[in-house]
Amino acid sequence: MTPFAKKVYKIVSTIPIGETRSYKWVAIKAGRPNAYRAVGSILNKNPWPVTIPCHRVVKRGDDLGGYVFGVKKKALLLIREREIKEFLTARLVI
DNA sequence: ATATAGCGGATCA
DNA sequence: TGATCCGCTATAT
Repeated sequence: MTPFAKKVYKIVSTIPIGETRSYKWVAIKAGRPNAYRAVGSILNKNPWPVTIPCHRVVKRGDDLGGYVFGVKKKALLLIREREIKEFLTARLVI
């Protein structure tokens, strides 16, 4: 566990539900704009596969990139997160 | 210490 | 779109 990895995990876990960021974005936030490849490397072998929302980190644009459990699951997860976000956002009116 | 792989990204044809 | 290089970390040898 390197300091860079720690930063990556922290940053990734701050990404809001239903939103996505690019690997490059994370790399920049982690202080290594050119280490975007490393971000994937780290996320791939992350110690907390479910706790860390690595599915919110995408390649770029509409390209999801890769995912341990398959890109399809990644896409589904993102869709579900968008749904649950609406659910959580809904106001409860008396 | 060196080599290789990996959930990326940019460039070139 | 496909081929190719770049750059960084983790892991294997």
